[in-house]
Amino acid sequence: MFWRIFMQIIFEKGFSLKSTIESGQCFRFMETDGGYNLKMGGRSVFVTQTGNTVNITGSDDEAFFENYFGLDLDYAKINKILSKDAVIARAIKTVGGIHILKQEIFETLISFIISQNNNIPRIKKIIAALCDNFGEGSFPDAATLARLSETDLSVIKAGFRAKYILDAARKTESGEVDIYNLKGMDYDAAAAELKKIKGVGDKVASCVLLFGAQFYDAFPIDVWIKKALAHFYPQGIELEKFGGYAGVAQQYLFHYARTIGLVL
DNA sequence: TGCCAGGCAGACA
DNA sequence: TGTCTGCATGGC
Repeated sequence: MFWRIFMQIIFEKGFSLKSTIESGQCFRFMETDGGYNLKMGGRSVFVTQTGNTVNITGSDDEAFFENYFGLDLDYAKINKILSKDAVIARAIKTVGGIHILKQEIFETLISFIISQNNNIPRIKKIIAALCDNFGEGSFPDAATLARLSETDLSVIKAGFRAKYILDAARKTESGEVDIYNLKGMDYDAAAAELKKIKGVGDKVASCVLLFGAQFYDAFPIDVWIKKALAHFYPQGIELEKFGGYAGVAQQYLFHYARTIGLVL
């Protein structure tokens, strides 16, 4: 006989665990057995969705997951604002239910450094190797990575990004870059702080601020968003109309463009 | 087999 | 200030 830690969290109508996890904002969930596996804090967590309920096996830390999945935000209200835009309304109809996850800031920083000029399956592979080799399955901390050399890191096959990972870890560990107080800064100051790190430019900084520091007005522009903007908004897009949630609109645009296989 | 990927740094005009 | 090119590696 065994006992499993188990809990359930009720979401608003329309929430989609699948859209949230598979929309390219996080890279450590592994799809398996009708749900998703995630290793965190040395523990394996299994997440599924039934109706409006998310079932979590392997953790009883309700407060953590309510925060992680952004339950403090009124997404029904946000989607209503975003749906005033016809393209985003269509995206919500097609791949609806996306929440912006509140991810740990150092993990988000390293993940999006790895994402540059890369594809999602390979990003996941590199991050999994990073966790397996240096974090006992969980995401390694800055102090651990700061001690490594490029040769040490070569096992994860991050390529030219290895030196960027080390620079980020070392500047985080030394305090030269204060990634833990970004929320107290305005957007430009926070982005400038992140861009002190080699390998962090406008796009990576905006992803880190959106997915790791709750700057919901951040609007990362990558190749897919460029395609989507050229296709759907040839006259240009007014981000102000999204009422401070342009980042949520961006995530819909990104996931929608990929889902329909948008080509130019 | 070749193009491309949730970009960026460095060189150059 | 803006444009161009090389970068490691592997998915498709």
